[in-house]
Amino acid sequence: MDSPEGNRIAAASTPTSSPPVQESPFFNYLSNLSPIKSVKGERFTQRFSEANFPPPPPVFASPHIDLQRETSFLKRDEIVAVGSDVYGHGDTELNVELIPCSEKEVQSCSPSRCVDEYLADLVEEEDCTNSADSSLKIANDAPQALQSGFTGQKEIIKTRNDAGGDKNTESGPCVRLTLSEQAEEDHPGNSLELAETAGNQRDAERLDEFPDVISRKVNDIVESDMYLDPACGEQHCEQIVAQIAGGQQDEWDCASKSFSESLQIVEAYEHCDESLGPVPKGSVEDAKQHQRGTRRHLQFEAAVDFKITTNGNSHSSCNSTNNTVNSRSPASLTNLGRLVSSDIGPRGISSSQNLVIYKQTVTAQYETDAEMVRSIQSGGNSTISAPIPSGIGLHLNSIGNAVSMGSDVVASMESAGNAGTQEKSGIHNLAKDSKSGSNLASIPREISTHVDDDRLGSEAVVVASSATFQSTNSMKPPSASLHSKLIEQRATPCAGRMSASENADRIMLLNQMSPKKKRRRATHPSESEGCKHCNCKRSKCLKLYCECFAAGVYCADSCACENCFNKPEYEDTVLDTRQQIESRNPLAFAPKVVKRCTDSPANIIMEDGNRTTPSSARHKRGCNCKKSMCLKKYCECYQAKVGCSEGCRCEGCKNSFGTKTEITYRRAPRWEEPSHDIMNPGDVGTASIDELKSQFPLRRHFLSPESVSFDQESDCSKAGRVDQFSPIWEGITDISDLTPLPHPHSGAVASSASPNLGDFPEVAQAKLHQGNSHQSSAGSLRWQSSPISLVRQLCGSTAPRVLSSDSSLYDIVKDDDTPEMLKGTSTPTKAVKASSPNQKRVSPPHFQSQELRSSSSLGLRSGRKFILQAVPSFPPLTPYSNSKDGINQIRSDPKGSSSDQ
DNA sequence: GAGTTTGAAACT
DNA sequence: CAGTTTCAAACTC
Repeated sequence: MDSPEGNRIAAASTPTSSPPVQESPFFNYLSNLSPIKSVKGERFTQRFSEANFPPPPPVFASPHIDLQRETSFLKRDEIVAVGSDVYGHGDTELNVELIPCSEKEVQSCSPSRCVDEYLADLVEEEDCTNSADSSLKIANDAPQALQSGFTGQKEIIKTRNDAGGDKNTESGPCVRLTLSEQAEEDHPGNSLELAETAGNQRDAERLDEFPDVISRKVNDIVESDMYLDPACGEQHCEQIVAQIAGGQQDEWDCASKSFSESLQIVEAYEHCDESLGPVPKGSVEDAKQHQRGTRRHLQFEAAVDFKITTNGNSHSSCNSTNNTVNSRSPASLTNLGRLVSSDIGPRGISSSQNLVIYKQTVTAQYETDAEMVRSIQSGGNSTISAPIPSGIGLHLNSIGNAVSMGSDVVASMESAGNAGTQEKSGIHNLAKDSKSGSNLASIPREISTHVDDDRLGSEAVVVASSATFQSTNSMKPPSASLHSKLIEQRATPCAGRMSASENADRIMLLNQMSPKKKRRRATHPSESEGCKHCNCKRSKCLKLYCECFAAGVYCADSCACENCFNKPEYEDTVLDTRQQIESRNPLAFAPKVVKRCTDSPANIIMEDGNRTTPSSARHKRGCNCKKSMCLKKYCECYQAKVGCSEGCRCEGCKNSFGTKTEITYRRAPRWEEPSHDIMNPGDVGTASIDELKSQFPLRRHFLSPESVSFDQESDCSKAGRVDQFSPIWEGITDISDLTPLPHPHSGAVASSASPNLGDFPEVAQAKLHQGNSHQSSAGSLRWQSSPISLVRQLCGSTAPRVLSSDSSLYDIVKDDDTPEMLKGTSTPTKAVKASSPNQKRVSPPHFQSQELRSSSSLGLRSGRKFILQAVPSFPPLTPYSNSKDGINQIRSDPKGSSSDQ
């Protein structure tokens, strides 16, 4: 501990900042320890040191960490300036109290990283590529500085120090405290790792002196293996990252030593470890990685998507490998450099990026993901991904967290939630960072100003922080009740996760936030995307009555709900509830409307040519309208802009998008054929042909990740027969359309899905390597994520964990019905029950169950296999239901899987 | 903005 | 499985 701190301090002092530190004995000691301190290394070291300092409860999980990371980055600058002072725990605490805002910023920032981490983790689990990505990410963080030049890093550090000097007194310390606390809580073990890394950091410091060397290494790694061979690249990346990070951290963190940094470092390690494999860390890291992996899987979806989009957008060069790769290692050389810089000297660069992101998000809150990506690109790198987490804030995220750590997820969730509150602080931090880091400083300021100016700004910030719209949800400024809730939460175990400072910050933020924003959805574009702006009064937003909850998204500030528990803070509750609901109806969270391939015959059929705009889509269960004649939004079909189908039990249907009679006629014949192809008649049994058809098509879609995300049509064309309903597919498209998630980033949102997506893209990319799986980006939605997960599974990668988060993937699967099959591969009945809320549709899963089961090993027979794979994946993720088993159990239990079995 | 209508979700 | 209740969105005024 001491040594690291000392190193940090020394580094900080050496570089520029923290003259006081130099004077301090610590400084001397540190200087002795590490003559050369690179900013890069500092981070990690500091983090570690921080972790070491307070060994609080390991409650927190990645989310906080992520936030912290970013914050730590920001803080680093500050910390650097603060230097030795930071070490004083009491000081840090005080600071924290003083400046809760920083935490917010941190959180906001963290999300991106979290996303990255998640991605990395997921990747690791799934594939080496993931690790590579993570490494890349890390690299991205650091590389920028490296590429820019050591000078650049140093400059950044200096700037940070300078800025930090200003900031340190204010937010820096506070942030540190929170971060450190969280880090400690979340990663007690990490502290050790951090300590180890700190040693590396020292080495890294040397690297600082030789930034060129580092940059070269990074580039080499990236070029050589990172992209191509994730596995190989992972280790290298890890090492490199560790070195770089260590060096940077030394410089950066030495001064700061903030706990937050330690957290960040931990995260970085995690990333590195996950992706690359923890160099210094031991089994602990592995365990963490696993957990994180699960978590990340959840968040992954969003993160991955986000990353993918970002990477793809940001880095044409990086694109070469794959989107997934890019996400991980955006890294074309330049990208790598960026990444490295970000990782190594994340604060500077990352902060800048984050700032940029925030700005964009704030200004263009809802601007497309592409914008986000751009901003990220412009800003820097993956770190920007932070916003994604917000999206991740979705239940899916929570799920992932729950699975992995629960705490981590919660932390992320909280962070997301906090982000809202923290927005300002986060912004400030960002601004600070930006100052230190780059030109971006002005940007952050702008953001902060925006935020300050408007509460909306806070919201926007939240959104931005979340990057995903969902994030906004999580962030949603709770009403007064919410504030109270938050407070309560703090008191609650979840609160334990969060540092007191964070809680306070949250509270403050919440207070700041307008409690009720609105009722109707979509006041903000982001809302439309992710947040549904529910207005629940009695359901606590823990029932399907709540649109947000049903969509797998955390309620946002914009929501006018009361006694809302659909918040990151209550991840556990949300997850539990979700599981319960899913147990009752596996498809409960599946998209209600599945798009059909427009091209597909079904679509054609559906439409009379009139309104079938989405002709291809249909409602999973079908509506049950009695009085609205399916001409009002009361009708889910109409609301989804899809024609009624056989599954509908509506009376007097006049759905302008297609009446069920028409649809049924047309569809039935066509579907039958496809259904036969795909399914076993027996399986189909209960399910209507249409249903089955719809389900299968989706599966197919899943097969090709790309198709999943975007190629509905292609899929349809492929599925052709099936197309009508490939629920999955539809779900995806629908989700994008219907759900708020549409934005790629939102993938985060879809938190639930996002993680999956992340996984998926990675997997797909890595394995399939398709390279781009922007789809995932496109699929930012949670649901998409699920498809992604499916894809992953298909790829053979592990999907399960992600799914466990279940919500997204699980839902998707459900939608398809295939999931049920998959889940219950053994228990189609379950699927049926679950799927058939209306009683009409659900059975489909049965038919495939056999195939799926058999195919599960494979991959695929088209979609089915994928589905099966995907199904299992879900269970693992969800803490409650153990991956496969859990899902199966859930499904079977509620639905009496016994029927089949 | 308040009240009513509607249909899904939840419950029995 | 069916019926009822609860709930929140959609709608109307």
